[in-house]
Amino acid sequence: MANENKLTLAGLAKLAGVSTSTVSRALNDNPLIKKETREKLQALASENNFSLNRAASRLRTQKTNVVAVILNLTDNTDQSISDPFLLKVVGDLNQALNQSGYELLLSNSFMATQDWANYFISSSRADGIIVIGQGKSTEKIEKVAESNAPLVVWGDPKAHANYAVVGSNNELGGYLATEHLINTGCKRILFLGDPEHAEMSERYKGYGRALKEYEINFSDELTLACDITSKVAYERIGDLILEKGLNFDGIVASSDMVALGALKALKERYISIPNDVGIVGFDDIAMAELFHPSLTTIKQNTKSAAKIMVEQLLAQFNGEKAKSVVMDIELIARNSTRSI
Amino acid sequence: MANENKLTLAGLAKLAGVSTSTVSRALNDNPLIKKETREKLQALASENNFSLNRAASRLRTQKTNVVAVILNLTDNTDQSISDPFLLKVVGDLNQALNQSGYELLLSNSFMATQDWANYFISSSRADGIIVIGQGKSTEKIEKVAESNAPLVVWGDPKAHANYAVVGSNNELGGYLATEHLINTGCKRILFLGDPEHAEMSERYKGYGRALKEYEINFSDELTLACDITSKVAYERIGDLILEKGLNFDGIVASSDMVALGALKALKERYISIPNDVGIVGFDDIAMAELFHPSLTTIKQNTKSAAKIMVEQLLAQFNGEKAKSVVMDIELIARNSTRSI
DNA sequence: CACAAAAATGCAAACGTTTGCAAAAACAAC
DNA sequence: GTTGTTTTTGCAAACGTTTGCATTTTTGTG
Repeated sequence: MANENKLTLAGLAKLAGVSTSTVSRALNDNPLIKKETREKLQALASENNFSLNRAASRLRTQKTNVVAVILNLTDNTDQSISDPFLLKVVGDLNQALNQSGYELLLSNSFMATQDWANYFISSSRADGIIVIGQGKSTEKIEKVAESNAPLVVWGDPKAHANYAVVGSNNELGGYLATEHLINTGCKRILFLGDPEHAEMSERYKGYGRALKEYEINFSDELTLACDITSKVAYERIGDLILEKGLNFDGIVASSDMVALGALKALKERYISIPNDVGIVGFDDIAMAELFHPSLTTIKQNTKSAAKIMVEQLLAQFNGEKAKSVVMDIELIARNSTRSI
Repeated sequence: MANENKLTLAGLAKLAGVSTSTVSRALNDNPLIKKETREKLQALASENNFSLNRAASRLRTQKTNVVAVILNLTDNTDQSISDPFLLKVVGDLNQALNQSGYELLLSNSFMATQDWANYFISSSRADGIIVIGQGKSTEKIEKVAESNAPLVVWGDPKAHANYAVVGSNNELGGYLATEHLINTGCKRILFLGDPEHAEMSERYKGYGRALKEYEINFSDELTLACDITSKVAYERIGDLILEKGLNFDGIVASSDMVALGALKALKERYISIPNDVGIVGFDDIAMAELFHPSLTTIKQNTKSAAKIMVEQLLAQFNGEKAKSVVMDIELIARNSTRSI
């Protein structure tokens, strides 16, 4: 290690012949300091490769300028952690946070098993927490909320929670997906997803509503509970066809990855998509249009979602109460469904 | 905010009727403190939801127990940031770091534009830096290395660098991919990737070596420079066929995502895979076996790579010099190539 | 029981910032 | 040149830990 004698604020002050207060203020662009002095000191700092010790300033200011982002994974499989949708959200959050001067401490529900608020906030590792995904159980999240730690959750905003949830209009998404299949001639539409999962259950509701409105009989055997991974979807669809034959002509998938799994299972059996079976995904991951056939899907706008989540978190830093926000979604029609 | 009067070490000490030194040592499991006392104090701490203020301990110990992970993206497109391979690496790193008691501060080359060593290390935001991807230019990385900051890079370990690089045997990977295509009867094999990119150029070398060893003529027009995104690959393949017709019967793709793009371009033209064209990818992302046809690919073992990267970083914390490490790779034969 | 050795605890000084308040310097008005 | 006002700087006390050293308590031994 080269840093035997790291330059400190005091050292820089001595170098410049002023007090530490002046340097501190100058580097923080405090207008109390004359503009020329400020600029001179800033120049001096960068000449000497000086940067403020964050541990010290965090201790002094009681603010970290760090936000903990927790991937709330439902299971610990490789599949589930490699959903590109997650990385997209994390990336967009990173950008939004940086733009507001915060950094991103990454964690996930398998690493941080303990009391999140305590671990991240009380310890002043971070100023706030963003949880990605409500998963099936929301206990840990609720515990954070009870502790009054600044918190925003990506999930289903309709689930009435005592914390701020930002997320897509999942019910509408499920509805639009189902409606689209109906409009393109599907009669027996399978819902493929986990109805116990917060967001998925809303999509499932939308699915149910569309069926009802279009007067299509709901049938229990057309609900296929399935984890949010491609592999599981692939297996479930395979099993279903083996057991009951091809008893459906449309699939509402709870995510693009799930749709991908289903797609493969069908293609292997030479079932034509979209002619024999239409498929609608959810998320619009970058890859969706690169599937073959390209995937009709419900697009979630992660970029603006990230921006809003950060806004809501910052609001809490200022003592305001954060609100849940419903993001608009949009159906992107591609080639995995027949054209209208 | 609920924390008007946060409990501090001193408070806890008073509560327990001992000195702060004792509590501090007890909570850090220091054997100087009698075992019973230690356990009693630990119990008291968790009863009172106490956790140590990390800002303070970082300041005092001059150690953050944080590692900055920088995604060194080549371009700022949505595509490039959503490569599932990246998330896999980040996830595995997160796990490996946590197991060694470190946390992961996430950043990327577009956010952290400045001097990385200065920004992360001197400021004591982190103890070390892991860079994922060498990209096309390595200036920023070299600057970190010169500053002697603890650093490990995921990239091509054969590129002789003045810093530790952990990565796959890319040359061998390129060789094996090409050899496999040759063995399954391909005569005109296209290399699809960016030969200027550190890792890809090694794969390209391996491609060249295989051609030579099997006495197949190398042809310039069978090298298709292409960014590491599906979309670009898709377009490039489309253009190529449009211009010159189907003048190849095998593709060595520089990543699975690139392979996916190529796959789509070919399928849209009803070119049969693997019969007309065989494709080999690189990475073995979770999705590879879910493509249709499932993708033959070169598997990179990210889990053990992550473990090794962390080991090498920790070695530097102890003043040791880190070494570059070459990871074994493995060809996974699936259905995008003919069987041997 | 005395004494030395070992084990357990406490004292107090850092670590490097920020910031309320006081002081000094610069300026303005007469 | 004095006074009052405004602008600019400096002093010194925190922030909450950790840790070398000193001190106290316990244990062991003759």
